[in-house]
Amino acid sequence: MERGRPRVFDEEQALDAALAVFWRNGYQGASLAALTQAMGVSKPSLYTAFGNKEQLYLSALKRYREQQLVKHAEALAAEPDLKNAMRAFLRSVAAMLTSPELPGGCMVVTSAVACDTAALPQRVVAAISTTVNQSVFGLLKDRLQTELQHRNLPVGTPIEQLADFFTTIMTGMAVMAKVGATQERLFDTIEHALCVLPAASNKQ
Amino acid sequence: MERGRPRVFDEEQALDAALAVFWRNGYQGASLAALTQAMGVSKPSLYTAFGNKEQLYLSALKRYREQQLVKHAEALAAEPDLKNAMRAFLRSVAAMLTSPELPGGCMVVTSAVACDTAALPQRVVAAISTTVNQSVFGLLKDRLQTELQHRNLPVGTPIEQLADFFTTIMTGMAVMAKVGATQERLFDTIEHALCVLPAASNKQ
DNA sequence: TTATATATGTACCGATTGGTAATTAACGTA
DNA sequence: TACGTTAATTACCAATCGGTACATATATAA
Repeated sequence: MERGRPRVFDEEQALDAALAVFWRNGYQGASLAALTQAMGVSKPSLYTAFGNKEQLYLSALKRYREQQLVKHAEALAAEPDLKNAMRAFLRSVAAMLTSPELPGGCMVVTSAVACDTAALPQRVVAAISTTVNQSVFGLLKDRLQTELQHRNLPVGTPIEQLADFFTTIMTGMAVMAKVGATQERLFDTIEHALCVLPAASNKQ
Repeated sequence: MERGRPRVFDEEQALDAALAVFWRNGYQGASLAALTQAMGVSKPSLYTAFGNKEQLYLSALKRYREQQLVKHAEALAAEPDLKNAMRAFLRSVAAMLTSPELPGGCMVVTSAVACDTAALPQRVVAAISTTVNQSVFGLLKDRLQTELQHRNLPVGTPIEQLADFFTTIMTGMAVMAKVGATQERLFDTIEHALCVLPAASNKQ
């Protein structure tokens, strides 16, 4: 069994609370006072359990990937038709961005844009960059590549440019949600964005 | 003539320096230490000349509109064809977002996304919101409305949705630029975005 | 010269930032 | 019971945050 005095708080629950604060306020905007209050944990307990603010952020970002971004990836993979898959992915993102039960916007975009990246710890910058490249751009690029190989896209289709375009749509929606856009408006934007793709066999 | 001891610094020059700091770091991320250092002005001089941090930001935002956003509006207005006008507008924005001589990204988007808006002064939030709605969304909507009235767009074209779409593209490009996207990649994204419009009479 | 008005430099304010030292409390094990 | 281990509490740290009091310097107006 474990040796010393047992924890009085649930570690995952506290991490979820920290995630919410980082999600809403970004890395710099999340103060230790706000974090400890939301987590219901004193500062020394936070440091023994999670290291420091930087490591806590990285843990929260990992949880954000596992809890949120994975859902969008699954929505993309579940649809066999490319256009429907893109629609499902973007709608999954839009629903997260505007859910009243969530902090609003995208944690990664918020942290990435918040300030001069020189003011953030290098590992935080690297983790954010990796998340964007793998969980959004890379994800879409891989799907487009597969479709191209299956001859579902015209030969010579600029895969990376398309992935860039949809990544831009996603990050733009994150900003729009942060300034108050509704899910309906994001859904309309998605339909316009899907125009760049060849028509789908089955629709909606 | 003016009565007391004259200023030893140029007010507009100092404001430009402050603008650069706010542009790069957002409202909260710009500390008074960084501002005074960049402006070459002591703290008391800053307060006598510009009020406080909040008023300095509002002055810098006004200058940002006059110096930067107006250029994009002019690029839009200069092109008679809608698609070319949209291309010119978005390229003007993309050039600003990626210019090595500028702080990078969009000052408004950076400030809007930086943190919980509840942590910003109300007037700052209002000024940011107004700028987005007037200098981007409203600007595009008005142009689209004019084109519709001139029968250059099909009757029933959803003007507001299109304006929303292009506003999302713009804010998305601001994020992509902030995380390192090049002007060329933004230009490619723009061409894809323009696909939602009817074909132009003259191209490029 | 004197008075008035504005700007500057220094030095400081209370509050908040991220982060800890030291003490006490609660557990399993010997 | 006594020991070793770990967690919680309190109180504190230097550094930085936005903002200012105060004395001094420099101009115009009387």
